[in-house]
Amino acid sequence: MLKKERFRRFIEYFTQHYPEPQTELNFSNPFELLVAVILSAQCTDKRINQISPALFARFPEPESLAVASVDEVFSYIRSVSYPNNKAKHLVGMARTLLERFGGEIPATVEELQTLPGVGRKTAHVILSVVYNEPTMAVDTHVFRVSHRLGLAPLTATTPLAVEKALMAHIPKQYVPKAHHWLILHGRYVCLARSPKCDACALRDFCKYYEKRMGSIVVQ
DNA sequence: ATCCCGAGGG
DNA sequence: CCCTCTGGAT
Repeated sequence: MLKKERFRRFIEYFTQHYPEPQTELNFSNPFELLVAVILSAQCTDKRINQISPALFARFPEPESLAVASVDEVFSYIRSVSYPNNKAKHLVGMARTLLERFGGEIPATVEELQTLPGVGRKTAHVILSVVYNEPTMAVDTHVFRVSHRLGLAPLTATTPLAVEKALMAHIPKQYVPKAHHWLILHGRYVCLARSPKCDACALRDFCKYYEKRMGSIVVQ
């Protein structure tokens, strides 16, 4: 199947079944989203949502977080992955927000990436979710699912390469949605370890499924 | 044992 | 490019 047709099928299916996909991280303003996304590295959204209410209540804006001790922030996030690093990142992020951006969440990749704990992926999530900009954040799900569905070439071995491959073929108005579609598909159907191919509506053009079937020995 | 919406540093 | 960080669920 041609690459163009793969993208058409992908967009068609999810437009029909998930017309308005959203992040599963709980938040009520851009600052809370930024905190939640920084915490979400190598951790499930479900876990972030379990600890975020107390965290947001104690640190509702950059001002309180910027003057907090790393130890206290750590105490709120100790159950997520890499709590030491993330506690330092959160305090540093809040201080940088106040010192350089007047406490407002910046709206460019370059400015967002100057914030401690914010890399290309997190920056693009903020731009996509907060500002609805056509940017593709490539996380572990987007990377894996894109390759399995043949939306990214085998030569795209880095997140940036996958990002460019997706951006080259997805119409701008679908980019923010496509980001969520790829994540939802990766989280609930196209699982990393044991993907639920039986429940996948896209398996007829999935390279992973094709290879998987081909490797089964008929007895 | 493997994975979860990675980032920073060497 | 590599490595480290490093908790909880399955």
